[in-house]
Amino acid sequence: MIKIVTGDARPIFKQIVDGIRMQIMTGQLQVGSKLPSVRGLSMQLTVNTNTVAKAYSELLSNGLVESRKGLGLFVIQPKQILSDQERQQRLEKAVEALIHETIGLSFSHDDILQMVKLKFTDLPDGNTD
Amino acid sequence: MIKIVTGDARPIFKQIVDGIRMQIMTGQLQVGSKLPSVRGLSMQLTVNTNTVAKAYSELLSNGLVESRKGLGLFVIQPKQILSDQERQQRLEKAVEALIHETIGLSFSHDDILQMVKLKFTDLPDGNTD
Amino acid sequence: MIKIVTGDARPIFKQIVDGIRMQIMTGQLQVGSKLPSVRGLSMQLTVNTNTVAKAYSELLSNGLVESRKGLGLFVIQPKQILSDQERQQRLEKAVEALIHETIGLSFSHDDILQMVKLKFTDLPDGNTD
Amino acid sequence: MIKIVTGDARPIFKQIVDGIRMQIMTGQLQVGSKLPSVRGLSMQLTVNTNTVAKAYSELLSNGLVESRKGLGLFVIQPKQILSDQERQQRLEKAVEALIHETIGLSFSHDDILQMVKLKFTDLPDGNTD
DNA sequence: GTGGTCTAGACCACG
DNA sequence: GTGGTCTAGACCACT
Repeated sequence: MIKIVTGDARPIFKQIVDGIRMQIMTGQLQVGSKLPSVRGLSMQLTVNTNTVAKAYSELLSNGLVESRKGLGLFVIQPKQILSDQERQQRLEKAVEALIHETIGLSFSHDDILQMVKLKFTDLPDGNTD
Repeated sequence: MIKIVTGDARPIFKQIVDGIRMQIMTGQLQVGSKLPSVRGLSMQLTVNTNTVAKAYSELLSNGLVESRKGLGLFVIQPKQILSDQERQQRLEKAVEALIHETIGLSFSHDDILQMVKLKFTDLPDGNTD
Repeated sequence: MIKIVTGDARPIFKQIVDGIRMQIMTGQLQVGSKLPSVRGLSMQLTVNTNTVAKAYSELLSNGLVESRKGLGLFVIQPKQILSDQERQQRLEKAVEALIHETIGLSFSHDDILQMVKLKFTDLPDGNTD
Repeated sequence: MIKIVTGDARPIFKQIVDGIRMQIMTGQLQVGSKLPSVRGLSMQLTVNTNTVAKAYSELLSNGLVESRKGLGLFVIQPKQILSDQERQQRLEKAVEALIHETIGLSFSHDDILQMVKLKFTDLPDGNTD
């Protein structure tokens, strides 16, 4: 179940994208299963239909789902779209963003590392190939 | 030396804030030293003066610098302006943002942790009181 | 209703901040309610939109409102953003400012205290947690 | 002895004005005594001579000192320059400023009142006529 | 010279 | 429609 948080830094459509991606990672949405309809999900989350549509188009262009005309969107076997170099760069950017956000908070490196470990423990490991 | 990157996700004024904050943390700007003037820095970065002024006002409200009227902004002994609760919340948000950005890149938790460690090793430890 | 006074010592954006803060404290703006739009308020006060935007960004960083993208700013349950030490320091500064302004007016301490009591009686008490 | 505080909200010339006014109120500077020279005081406080000159001109126009040509500035018997109405208005303004500064700090009225009492106890009472 | 405030007008992402 | 950012250019108080 996706939760929309009003105080979140991410825009709503991004929260939806991340939420569905998470459901795919954790197996709650398996390959071949159908996403809720745009209208259905927008009502469930009480957000604008345009917002859900935008999220879905993002999932499409990310290659996580495919559109079957007249039937809806379906989760597909994820293609590795990004190059290793691109993935590496994104990881670096993300960690640098973490630095930017935390540098003024006067936490020790260890404080931050512990928090990273803590928050990641509940998540499935990405590299299970 | 601060570099403004137009392709950066951060707005320009935030890049300036982060750049100066970094210079303060790394000791390039010591307590008591004067920041470059608004007009001077804006010319150097070829950015509008208002943009620099906005960055400076952020540093001011963060308690990293103080304004001496008619003279400029000066680095001060950093004050603990935020409550512990607020600091903790911001740390959590920042780490959650890292998760959102890295999920789907199929990195293992260990990959990510190693990158965090790597990027942080060059920085001075925040909690050196 | 906020009134902008051109002869006021406070800059316009501060008058807006104080005005809205007052409306929040007195319950005229309840938690969950929406602030007037930047453009709307700027027209009503015949002030530039940037000025209102600056006031709103201050309220945002004070933790009194949150931004819901595309919808506007909404009053939230106030957070304790500042450390106790910082709050205490600001209180002291504010009282010292009162002293500086009233010294030389040859009021007795009691005159001043009575005025403080009088002006505060109409306001809700801050510490009602 | 006047102390210039760089982090003070008041501009330096105002700190000097207030400092001298305080010395007059507490009797450290008696009627008939001479103020330090502009150059002397500016060196002692390590501030610009223009700044001291500005402070002195303020004291002159406030009727607290008079200029004896070629000799310097001397403290005089204070004339009541302000009308009662004007004094009352200034007191109100000052208290309202206190409200504006403290309203977001979530102190109880009593906290604030206690701080006012505390800070005033060290000062001589204005209304000793 | 310094920062601080304000206006006017523009563009962007989000819903 | 919403807020957020940026530019250009102006005026002010302070040193």
